[in-house]
Amino acid sequence: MATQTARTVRWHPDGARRDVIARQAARLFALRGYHGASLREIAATSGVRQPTLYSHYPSKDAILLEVVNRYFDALLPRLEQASDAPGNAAHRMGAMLRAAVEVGVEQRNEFLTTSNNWEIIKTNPDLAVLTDRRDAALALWRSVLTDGAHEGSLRSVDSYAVLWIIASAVNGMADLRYAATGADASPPTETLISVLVDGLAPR
Amino acid sequence: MATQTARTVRWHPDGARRDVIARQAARLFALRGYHGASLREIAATSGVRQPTLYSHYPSKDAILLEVVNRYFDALLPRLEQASDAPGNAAHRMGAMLRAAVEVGVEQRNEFLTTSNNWEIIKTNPDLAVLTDRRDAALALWRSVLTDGAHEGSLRSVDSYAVLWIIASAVNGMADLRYAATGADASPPTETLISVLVDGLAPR
DNA sequence: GTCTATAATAGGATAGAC
DNA sequence: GTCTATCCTATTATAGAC
Repeated sequence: MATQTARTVRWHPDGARRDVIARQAARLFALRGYHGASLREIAATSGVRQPTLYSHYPSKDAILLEVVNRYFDALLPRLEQASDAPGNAAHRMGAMLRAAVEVGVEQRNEFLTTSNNWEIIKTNPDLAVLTDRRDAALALWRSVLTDGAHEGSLRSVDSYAVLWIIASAVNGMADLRYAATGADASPPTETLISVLVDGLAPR
Repeated sequence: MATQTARTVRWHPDGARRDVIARQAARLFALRGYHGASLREIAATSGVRQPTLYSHYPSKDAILLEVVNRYFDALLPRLEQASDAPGNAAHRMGAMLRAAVEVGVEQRNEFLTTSNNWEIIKTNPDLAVLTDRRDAALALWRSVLTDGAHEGSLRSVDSYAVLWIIASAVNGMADLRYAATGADASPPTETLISVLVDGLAPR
């Protein structure tokens, strides 16, 4: 009757299994690093045997590509929207900080996979597209920082220096390694934004 | 004539080979992560064959222990000294920030090995001593932050929140992943200290 | 202390039945 | 799409000669 087996349709409508694999891979890549996370463990936590992964992705690299693409899929529209917010550049920078941290927290595993395995990503030719997506995000940041320096709402320091500080701060908010043991694991996002906006104001 | 072979004494006075191994291991652990750095590569860049590592360390874990201990050996005295600096708590916090970043940059590989592999360290009972050493550093930070809140030289926000921001900022200064490609790889330490001291001043 | 040889295991990937 | 079985390689670690 149906042209595809009922079993396949009932269990995995529109690639749900593929999605589960990507989410478990993100969790394990973030927790143990790309090399520390085995396909066997990714498969086990996804409810399949290890060779079944190859019915959904052609290689371990391809799973990493999917995870990192999911992060940029979430980040780039939010960052673009924030960079178009009303107000001066200092205010827009605050909006971008909030957006970047929110995405980093919402997609924590995908973000930490991206950040913590960047050395692998940037040296793998199959993943070169990801460097382009990161560069798109960096261009938005650079734009708001130079705007702020010109209009006087932000300190006139080397924008590479400020970018370094911002990138590491955003990373820090998403990474629970900096959370106190046993304490609240929600990052001090508003404190950070306030500290950076105040600290980067003209002196 | 001699009670030990001349060959041994001439080639490795006071454990030079052991030191080279620890330094190369730190470099590779920082670059590729603990799981991504193989003993073969550590041995090759140290000028020996892989089984020779076992004449200097009993296991891969033990090499990690040595690397992370070297970081805390460098950090803790410098951090204690800075926390005793003259001036108010805001000033002492600035001195501690400078000390922590300087040590993180001077011992970059040892520091990144520590930070990036903390999940491994904290779940390995053989490495539990390292958690104690980290806690010693945290106590110094907490002390200066509560002093600052009491005397009014620092914002009265949750010290865990400020600690989170400080820890990730120090980490960021040492990690070249945040440096712009091709640009100056020396971190904007003084800008960061200024941004954090200004940004954490009472509002 | 260093080497060669090798054990023992774990990892990514493929073949082929269902 | 999923499974079992298996290949091939890389990895940590040990044995024993020098």
